[in-house]
Amino acid sequence: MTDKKLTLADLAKLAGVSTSTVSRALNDNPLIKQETRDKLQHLAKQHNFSLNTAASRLRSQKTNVVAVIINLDGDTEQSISDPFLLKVVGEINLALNKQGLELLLSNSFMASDDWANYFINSRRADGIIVVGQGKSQANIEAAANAGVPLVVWGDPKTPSNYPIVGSDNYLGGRLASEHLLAAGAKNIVFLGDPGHAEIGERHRGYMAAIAAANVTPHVVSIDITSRAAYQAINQLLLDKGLCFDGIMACSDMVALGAMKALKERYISIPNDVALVGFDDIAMADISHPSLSSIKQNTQRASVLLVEKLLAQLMGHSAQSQVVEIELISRQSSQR
Amino acid sequence: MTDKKLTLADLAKLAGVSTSTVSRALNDNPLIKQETRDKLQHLAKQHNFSLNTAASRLRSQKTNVVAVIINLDGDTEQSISDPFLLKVVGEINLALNKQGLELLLSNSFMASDDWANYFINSRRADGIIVVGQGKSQANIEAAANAGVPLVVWGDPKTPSNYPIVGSDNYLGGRLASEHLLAAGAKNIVFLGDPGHAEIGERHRGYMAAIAAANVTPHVVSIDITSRAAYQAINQLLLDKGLCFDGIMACSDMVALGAMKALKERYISIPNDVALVGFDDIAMADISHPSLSSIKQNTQRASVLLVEKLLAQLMGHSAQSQVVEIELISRQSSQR
DNA sequence: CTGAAAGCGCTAACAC
DNA sequence: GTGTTAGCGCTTTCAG
Repeated sequence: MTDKKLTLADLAKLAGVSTSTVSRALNDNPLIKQETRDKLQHLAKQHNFSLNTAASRLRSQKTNVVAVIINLDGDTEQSISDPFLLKVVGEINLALNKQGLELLLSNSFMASDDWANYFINSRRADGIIVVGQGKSQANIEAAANAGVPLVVWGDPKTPSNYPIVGSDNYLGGRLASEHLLAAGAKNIVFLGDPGHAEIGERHRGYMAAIAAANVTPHVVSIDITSRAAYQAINQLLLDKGLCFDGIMACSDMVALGAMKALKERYISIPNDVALVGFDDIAMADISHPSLSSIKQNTQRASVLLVEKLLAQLMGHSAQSQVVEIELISRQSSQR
Repeated sequence: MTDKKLTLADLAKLAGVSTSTVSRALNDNPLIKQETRDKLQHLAKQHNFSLNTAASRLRSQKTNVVAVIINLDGDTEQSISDPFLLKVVGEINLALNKQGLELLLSNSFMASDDWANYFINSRRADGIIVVGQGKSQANIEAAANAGVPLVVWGDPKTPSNYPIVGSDNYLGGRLASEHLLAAGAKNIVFLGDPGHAEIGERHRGYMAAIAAANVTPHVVSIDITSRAAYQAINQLLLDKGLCFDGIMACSDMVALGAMKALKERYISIPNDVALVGFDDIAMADISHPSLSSIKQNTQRASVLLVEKLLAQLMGHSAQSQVVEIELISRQSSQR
């Protein structure tokens, strides 16, 4: 900061052209001759000039910023450090940048409840990406009803008037359960919280597979954290002994917590109990035995989320969309 | 969005006062009578009014936005999904929000190299928090030299003209190594990349402990990922057999990768090989055996980072600062 | 304690 | 192709 801040007008004077020409040139407006554009862009670089985004946003009424809200339930221990959610945020960041958009990070605890007002009305951002449906869609719906450009990572099958991108959770739950059945499991525990939108679908898939195989379902409802899973499986073993031979966990973190409880009691994985998780986080591959999982295509989903948001920003409408999933079979379910 | 956007002037007209009064009232300026303030704030809420941040930023020349840059080396596989880095970002987010600041998320790949120009000159943000020193401090130094308010999460002992907040990595490395020695290990491998600032300090601590115990150091330099650790330990075992009885890993992810290689070969942890990691991520507690680790106080560090940035924004200077660490002893090192 | 008025730096009609 | 000009909506002196 040796020299005081240049303005567009200063630059125009330096170049001997008008401010509009400089403005257009720096925004790569094809109205301006290529040669002039190059010259002015070079000059800007040389003088370390950068458009004042505040002024440009005020004038043009758009920000090129997208608010990303990590939507956690108030009553869960699932934290903002959940590896899967953060992986999604990372991918969204990449997808946004590729479109020249910036990412304003928020979470559902800090921003006030009125997202439309806080983010859009105040011109903080042009649109919103919500990561996670949580148990209540009230905030999301309110914002969508207020006409805010909005997309959600969640369960695409939830009826909604805003686009939801996410995995086929029902299919994922079914595939995971069928995989366990194919491995010979007969008493499969579903470990997770069916009250949560995405997990509810996984649970439905589980129930379908269980019913088709004519065996008895066994749902253990827990908060979706490793710790809760560890405690729940411990308790189950204490209360009823080894009354199951398979676990379909609603996430990898939950599966890993369950695995720990099993390993501590020398219950063999996969021989005594086979396990499948969900998300395919990095740890699934690194755990021992490695954890089978349903892999969600977060990268593709992020690109779709940004595309659909962009569509809305241009006044078009966009639909919910399912992204493919894949069963990754590893040691925890192979016997 | 039923009604068209209100402006401050509209609101002033509605209330029968001037725009300056409304502006002051909404910004809680004590010049305005409490009663008037309350009335106007209530009116704003009622009409769903929100100040246009673009206009207010343009006028006041400050944004209340802080850019957080995740600073990764170009040549590492350590990804933006690294659980530790993301945990730090989450904590910073909280700390910023508590001060009424917003978080613009970036990473070193997307933003151009000239941070001063891109973030500050353009008025995208008032200051920068860099998460991770990486191997090169060139970008950071350039920004700091340009007079940008800037703080860094990294190794506080690195000489610098900007404040660095981070753990006492030297002490952490030493404590971890001494802990392994106390557990009876005599051939301790250091697993990590000493070329990286923070890890270099951990390595120095390791070397000090090793020298004091009069045993031989053994450094295995790898990219700081689980996968690289898994492969390196596998290779080492293939080449030289079980030539070590302890591993001091530069991070928990690295430690977990190493653990997998050991477990696959039925090498007992901690009896054959004792292990200590670094970071104390959630998985350390959930792995089996649970992983001993050096816990970094990320929450305290985040608060300090924000404080020091704020100090700079107010024209004061700020110093680097060390936050305390703690050895968490778990099964992987207890014998 | 409140009001009047001058801009912050840029963009986009509208001219030429 | 390029220039002139009128604001975008707010904050902040300065006056009272």
